[in-house]
Amino acid sequence: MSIEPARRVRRSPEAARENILQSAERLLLERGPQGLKLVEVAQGAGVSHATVLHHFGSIDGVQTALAEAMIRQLVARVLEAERPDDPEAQLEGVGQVLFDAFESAGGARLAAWLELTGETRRLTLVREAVAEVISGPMAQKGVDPERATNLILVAVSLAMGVGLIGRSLAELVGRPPETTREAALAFLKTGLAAAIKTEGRAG
Amino acid sequence: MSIEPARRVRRSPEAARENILQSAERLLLERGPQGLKLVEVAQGAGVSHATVLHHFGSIDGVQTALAEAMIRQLVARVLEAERPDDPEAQLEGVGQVLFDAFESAGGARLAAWLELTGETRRLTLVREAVAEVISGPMAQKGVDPERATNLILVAVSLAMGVGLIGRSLAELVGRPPETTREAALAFLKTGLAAAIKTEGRAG
DNA sequence: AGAGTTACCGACAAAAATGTCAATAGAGCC
DNA sequence: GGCTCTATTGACATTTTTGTCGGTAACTCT
Repeated sequence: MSIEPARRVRRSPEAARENILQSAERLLLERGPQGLKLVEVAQGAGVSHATVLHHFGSIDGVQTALAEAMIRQLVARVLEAERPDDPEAQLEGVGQVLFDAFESAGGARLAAWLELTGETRRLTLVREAVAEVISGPMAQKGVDPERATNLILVAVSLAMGVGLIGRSLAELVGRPPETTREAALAFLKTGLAAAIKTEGRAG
Repeated sequence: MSIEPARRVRRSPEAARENILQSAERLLLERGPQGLKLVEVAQGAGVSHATVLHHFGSIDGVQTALAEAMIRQLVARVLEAERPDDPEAQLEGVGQVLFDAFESAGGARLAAWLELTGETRRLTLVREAVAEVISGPMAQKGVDPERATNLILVAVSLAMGVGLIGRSLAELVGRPPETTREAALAFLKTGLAAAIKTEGRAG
């Protein structure tokens, strides 16, 4: 019985990177920032750690690439809120999608990680997304840009907070985990409606 | 010229721990979770890394102690919102203090760190604080506990989000950094007022 | 089939981070 | 002064993590 080397899987560079990044993302989300070790990432991706290095150069390379990829995802998801169906449903929808974006796939955790790591530079993507929303659906409703911006800032912050600690918080006070999200959603909805109606008289 | 050993500073155990924790906190806040290394903590505290081990046993010990200390601070600050002066000012005050608590001294960053690290267990402190607020100032205003809880969940989440990414967000869209906070505060205030007035008819 | 390209890996090397230990030096007490 | 207690430390040891390198194997093209 000779020990024969394990059969290799050979991927395209893109597929390889993608595969590795997925493993990294999983690790980041379930083990936290400190859990992002070279060997673990490699293991999770089913490759040797040398391979990871081959594709990303260094562990920092992995971090950077991961951050960029996750931001891209997040922004994409948020922008889905932009479907201008009917104005009423949309008011509801904006909140829904926004909250989803930050809650699912660890959007909030990503954002938190970026903040904590100080990786807040490459966020041009985000700025563009915000600009798009302001000049798009918001403008349609006749909300002036200044106020629209404020609303967005608040909504995103709220989504961030809910996505990050919403579930823990709720459980902490003995409520089902979705409680925070639902409460926040209702709060946001009435708040938005009020703000849009009030439009015209200055704050 | 003989090299004489540097003069030692000898502290009480409590002072020593305190000193080390301050260094750790500083590091956590400005370098992020990954920056919490034994030697760096020691250096920042002006002691050898062996000393850190002596007092905390391990690097995990440092983390745990730090988390606990910071939570204690955070809760203490939040509870300052509880001064029941006059009802009106308090409505304003709650928001102010809450936001301060999460913004200053990296309260939000701490919470984010805890979430990311999965250190969400030892939060009995937080639960007690929340309970206190619910049965205290909220009850005084005649807000029923269920709804009060929801409001708190939302407010805290919002404070969390604002504290963590508020400034970056605002700058990202070309506004002064305090914009998010102010907008959120206003939003929260009107929302709270509305919610309290509506009290009585079910949602 | 043969040749070229390169993703992939194992083994090794280097660096970084954590932890151990015996000895030293402040501080209080007699 | 001499004694005790222990916070402190440098030097060493171990473990973890990151990075290098030469060769191998999968795939494509001719």
